Amino acid sequence: MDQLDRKIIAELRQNGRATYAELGRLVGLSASSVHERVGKLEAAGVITGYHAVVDPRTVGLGVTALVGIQPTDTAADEDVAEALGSLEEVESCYAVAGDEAFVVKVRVPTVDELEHTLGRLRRIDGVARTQTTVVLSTRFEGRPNNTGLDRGTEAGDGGA
Amino acid sequence: MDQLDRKIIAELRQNGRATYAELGRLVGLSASSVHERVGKLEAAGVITGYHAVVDPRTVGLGVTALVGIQPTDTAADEDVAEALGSLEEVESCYAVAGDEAFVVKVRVPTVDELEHTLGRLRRIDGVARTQTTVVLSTRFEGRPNNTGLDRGTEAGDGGA
DNA sequence: GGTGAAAAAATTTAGAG
DNA sequence: CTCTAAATTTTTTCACC
Repeated sequence: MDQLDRKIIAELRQNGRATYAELGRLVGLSASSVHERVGKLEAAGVITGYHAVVDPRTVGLGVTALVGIQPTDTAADEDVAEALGSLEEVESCYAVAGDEAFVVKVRVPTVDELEHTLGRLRRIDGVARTQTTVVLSTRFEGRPNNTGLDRGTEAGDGGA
Repeated sequence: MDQLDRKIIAELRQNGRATYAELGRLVGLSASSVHERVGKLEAAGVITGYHAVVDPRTVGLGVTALVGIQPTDTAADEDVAEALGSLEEVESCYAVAGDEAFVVKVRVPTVDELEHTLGRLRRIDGVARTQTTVVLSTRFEGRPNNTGLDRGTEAGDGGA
């Protein structure tokens, strides 16, 4: 993974549909070289996928909540995690430090549906308690934060 | 937004680099029709972007934390939200119900850097307290959860 | 690693039902 | 809104450095 890879990745994070030709112009390589590099990055698990991002509201998912999952003393985290993953309304799942074992993000159409989902979460074997924080608004989400991905080429001074 | 749009969206959420030709085959339209539909979905703000997803660890972002932001009594939420957005390590920001005004997800290279970031968060004007939950592992994240996007086509009979 | 060329495929625009 | 057709661009392979 060199600077060129990093630049390619940075661009693909912003524009997942950038063409190899565009990327090549950006980094100064031929389209075929970029093609090969991207293939290797995918194979190496650096790039794990490409996704269109949809405004959840436009698609009938107006209600978001963050739910802390407190397991029973005897529960196996792996089993709980797997059960959480089996619920489609659970969009993300993090194992965390603190008195909750997991924090999950759920996305549902209505508060009614949220209630049902919380019921399902509580019925998971090994789940003792849930603690729910309702999201009132998503200010921003999944922003491509800088990681050194797009630094380095212009280390000396601010870009542009 | 009809069934065809929903099917196109569902596919693009899974594979953001699907070609219009592929999508056309999937839904039974020509590539140019799909092209036009997707353009309209983008213009309407339904599809907000396309992004490559990168394994954060491979890119020097090994530490994730969820941070609750408790504002001072007099703070204007908008100002706080804007300040949160100005920090690049803040990847997502949710306004929430409960005694915290916001929950943010931060991603940084090291725990050292997390300490610095928390300092920056606390120094934001209008921020009274932060409460940090360190993420031990991300089980899954940003999963395309089902929304009715890919339902419906097969309600009465097979879509194919 | 990289290139450039060539064939296949896809994108994109335009015109028309 | 959909299509087909045509021009452009990209993808993908391959021989070669």
